[in-house]
Amino acid sequence: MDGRRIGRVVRVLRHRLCWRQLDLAGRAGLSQSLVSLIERGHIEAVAVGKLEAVLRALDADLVLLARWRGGDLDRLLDEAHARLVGVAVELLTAAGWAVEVEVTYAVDFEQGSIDILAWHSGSAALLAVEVKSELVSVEETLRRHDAKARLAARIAVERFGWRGRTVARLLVLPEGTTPRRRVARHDAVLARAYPLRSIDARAWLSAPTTAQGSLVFLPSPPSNRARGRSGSPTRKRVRRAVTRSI
DNA sequence: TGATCGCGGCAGCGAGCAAC
DNA sequence: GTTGCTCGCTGCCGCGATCA
Repeated sequence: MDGRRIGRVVRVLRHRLCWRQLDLAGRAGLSQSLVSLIERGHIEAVAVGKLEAVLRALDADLVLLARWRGGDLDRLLDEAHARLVGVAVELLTAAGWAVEVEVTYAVDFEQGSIDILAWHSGSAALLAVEVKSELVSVEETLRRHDAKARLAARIAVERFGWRGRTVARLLVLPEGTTPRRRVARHDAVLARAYPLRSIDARAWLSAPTTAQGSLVFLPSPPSNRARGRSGSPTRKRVRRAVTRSI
């Protein structure tokens, strides 16, 4: 994102409308200082949401594009996802499931891939597993997971000969404060799709008699690159020294 | 009219911790 | 292992003052 270019765009569009910075600030719900900051290209100090508000007020759109060493960024993003998939596969196989990873499909007008398609022969149960290294949009996740679960039975028969009596859903998220907070924030919606959590979910995996929706948090092992590196950006909490009065 | 600066309030985050 | 809370840190942003 080129801050100077965005600043110039904001200024040109504002001038086109014959507005002062104060006018634009009022319409975007921000302060004049912030508009000035943006127009001078110092967008590193401005929240993306505020930038969007300014551009919306000018009837323009903000498009973000992240780049890093060409294709390496995709590899990096996949890495976190792949690690989580690995942990989920271990959990499922330990619970007696046969698994297939990254099952691609093109059925009717729908195409995509199921992160993990699992089969429990003892219960004739199918499981469509969605692995999210980051829960960005709850609605989008639910919509896509639902679509995959709908197609899972058909794909399982055609590709692997698994004839499931039931098709369940499992959402896998990384262990951590942020994912847990995000889930808590959208619990009303998520609880409908994934009523089983933590211990209950793990118990269900061992005996999947009914088609249930489950959600589990799994620890994602650190990558080889990040492991043991000094000067990692991880924040360390510094405890304030406790002074005791006698 | 716009740019710049300092100050302070607030929210969000990661991490630690205790209870269960 | 899970959950809920607190703590400390950081960044965002409004506000007022000042200057060109």
